[in-house]
Amino acid sequence: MKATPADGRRALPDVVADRIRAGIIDGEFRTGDRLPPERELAEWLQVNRSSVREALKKLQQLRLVEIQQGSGIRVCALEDASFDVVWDLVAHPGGLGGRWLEGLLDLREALFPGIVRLAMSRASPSELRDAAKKVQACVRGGGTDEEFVELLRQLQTDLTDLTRNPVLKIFSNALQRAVQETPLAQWVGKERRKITLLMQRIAVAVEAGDVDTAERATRDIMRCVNETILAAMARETPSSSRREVADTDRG
Amino acid sequence: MKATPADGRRALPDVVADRIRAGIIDGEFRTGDRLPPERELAEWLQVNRSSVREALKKLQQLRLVEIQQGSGIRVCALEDASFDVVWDLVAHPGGLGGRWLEGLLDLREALFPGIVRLAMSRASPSELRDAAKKVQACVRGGGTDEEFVELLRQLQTDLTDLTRNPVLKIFSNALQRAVQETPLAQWVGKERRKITLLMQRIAVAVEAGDVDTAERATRDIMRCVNETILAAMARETPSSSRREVADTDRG
DNA sequence: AGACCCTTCTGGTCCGACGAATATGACAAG
DNA sequence: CTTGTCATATTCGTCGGACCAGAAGGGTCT
Repeated sequence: MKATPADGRRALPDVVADRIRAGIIDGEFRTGDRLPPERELAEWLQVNRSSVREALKKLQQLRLVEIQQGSGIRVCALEDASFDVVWDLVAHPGGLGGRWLEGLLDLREALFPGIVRLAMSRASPSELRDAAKKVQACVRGGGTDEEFVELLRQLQTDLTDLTRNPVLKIFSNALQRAVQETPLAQWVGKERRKITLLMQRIAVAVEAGDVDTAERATRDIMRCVNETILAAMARETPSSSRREVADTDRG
Repeated sequence: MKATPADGRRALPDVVADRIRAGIIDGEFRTGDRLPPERELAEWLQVNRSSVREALKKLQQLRLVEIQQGSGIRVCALEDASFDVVWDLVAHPGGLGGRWLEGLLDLREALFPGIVRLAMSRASPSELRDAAKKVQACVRGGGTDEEFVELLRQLQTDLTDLTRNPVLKIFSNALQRAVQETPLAQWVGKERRKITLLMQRIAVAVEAGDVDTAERATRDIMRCVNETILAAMARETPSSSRREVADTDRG
């Protein structure tokens, strides 16, 4: 169980944190369990206590463990974790396969119609005109699928900006970072025509200030995109059990 | 600039992290700036390098800084930070007053109608009946304002659970934790009658499977709650708002 | 001017030590 | 037997120092 920088040249504490996190996610350590003391973990993983400490601090910030001086380290309930764990879960799904990505898509689907509504209620008429123009450009643009997805992303950013809400901005950016790590373009390309039609509906509704129609069209787009992605995922991982992600400890 | 455990007995690295984070939020360090080296910070703050290191790691995980061996520590753009910074920003607003809490309320308002829609599309008829029953109980319950808010919170949790989505669950829990740190009950109590009426609409719609009505009623509730909270905030912190609010002086 | 190397700066990791908070068990009083 | 108190062990928190590894800057050679 030696953890060396040879594990892809990643920082030692990150390797350790991943190892322990995997133990938590996969159920090796269960909610409420006490983790071994820092010194034991250090010896077990063959790294210095400092590195273990840093790793544990990371997990603590993710609210995956609770550290108390004199008492030890306890595993927390996953549902009470920081939202940041989701990024890790999507990247290294532990036993749940694509369930985490699926959940993330749900969140986008639930959120963006509301963001569009908010944006339209706050933007000035000229801003709405500009936004509608961008949507039209996005519809007409005949680039590659990657360029199309990039236009979609930019549109999402612009609409979020129109809400003038820094919190939504941060959240939207975080979501985009996570989703961008998936081969989205290749999946979305298939439904490009359908999406284009819906976007035209959005453009018209936005320019007319028709909030309800714009919201509904946004929802329809999210549904369409998500169904496409989920179908592609189901096609690519028929067994949905991917285990080879875990350890790479070579002796 | 001595940072001692006497600062409320909080862990030293947390004190240090807060200090540096404040420096970033308040603009003492600007995006792209290089922070002083760990050793300098340690001497400046009169703590060991380990503590500074831990603090910097925390800020790194929040994506407020970028650390590179040999190169140093650079301040990142706030809009690209982890969503977790929002909790800190709401707790210690840096120059923006209640803007961050306001943004958080927006996020809830944009998200929950979508969650209700998702829940209704996935829950079984019997689950929907149960949910409707709970809403009715919430409406009839004649407890204190605190109990009323607690019922609202529980309802929110139940609806989120109906989506069968662990990601939404985690996010919803995180949101609740953040909002619970505000004196919500005292604020919401004033509009309890209005909220109760809207909830009755939700109960009927949920039981009838009328997704659109339920979604709209949820949105209305969120608006009502948020407006109440914002009005209360404006009343309590008159200096943070440049707009003149013609309201009666404190009831 | 450009390529190369060496020095210096900076974060990364290791080690050993002691302080502080907590848990544990023994023990005495009721 | 139960309860409260206290000494002890366990465990995290902080410290100081040392050395390794990556990056930047400057100087030298071609």
